[in-house]
Amino acid sequence: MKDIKHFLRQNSLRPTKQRVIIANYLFDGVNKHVTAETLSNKLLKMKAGISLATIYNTLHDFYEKGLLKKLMINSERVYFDTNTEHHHHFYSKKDQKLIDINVDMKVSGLPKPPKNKKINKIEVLVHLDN
Amino acid sequence: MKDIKHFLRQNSLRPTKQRVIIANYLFDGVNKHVTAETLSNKLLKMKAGISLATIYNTLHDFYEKGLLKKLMINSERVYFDTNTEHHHHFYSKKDQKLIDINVDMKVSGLPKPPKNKKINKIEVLVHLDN
DNA sequence: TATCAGTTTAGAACGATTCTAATGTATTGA
DNA sequence: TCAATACATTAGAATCGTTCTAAACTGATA
Repeated sequence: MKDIKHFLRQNSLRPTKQRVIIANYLFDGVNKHVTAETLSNKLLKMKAGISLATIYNTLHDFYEKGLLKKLMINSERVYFDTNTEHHHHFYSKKDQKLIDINVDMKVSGLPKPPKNKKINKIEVLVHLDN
Repeated sequence: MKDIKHFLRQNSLRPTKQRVIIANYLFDGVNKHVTAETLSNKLLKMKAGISLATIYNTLHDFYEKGLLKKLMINSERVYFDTNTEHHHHFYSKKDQKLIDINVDMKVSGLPKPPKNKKINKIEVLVHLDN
């Protein structure tokens, strides 16, 4: 709690009740992939009465401060990842679940980027069958 | 025209006026990335009065028949790719533009997939800076 | 502790997409 | 060829994730 408030302040975020609850959940040491919906469900179970608007605001605020990564997994909703290190994912469409790939992978055979463009990062998504 | 009608029939799609126009544009030999919106704009310029509903229906029908690939690029809209071969992409967020990577790339260092899961396909997205 | 900038909220608005149900059209088979 | 019918198209309504609005609230500051 104390440290979460610190943590929020360090990131220029006012440690409001709602942000503290959400940050405590998201940054508990276990990496997570959440959407506004899954986070809302989790918070409902915790009986934290936090409005959807605040959930969206907070995810966005945390993202702006670099505390969350935005993932482009599907076109139906936005996924946020508490693991902000560069890493890759397994994705099971069937389970609608993402799994971190934390080992180093190398991509070889990459062509030159188009004129005047620079490669920012390489993202590998490994689709699972079942 | 004749061949497009054939092509549609071969894929169990009734060659209606609208489908012929859209297929002629999409499958003209040049690979394309389209969204319902970009396709609609293109059709407007061609003065083809095709309703948005039909554009969505047609993209979906073509996708169902395997004539288009769905891309998961961002969460704001759905991208369809006329290149249905397995390939990768450069993506410029700034330009909202995708560029095919048609050379063979290899990903090494991939960990084993989770228990009981099989790798379906590996997708590499190379983000460009500018 | 009063002030005030920043935050939360319910509900409205928005934008991409899907649905509905009425109208239109390609196919079929007599 | 033409009628019947199964499939397509369409405008507009509905849906759903997300963002916006503007009023009420609260943490920080002096």
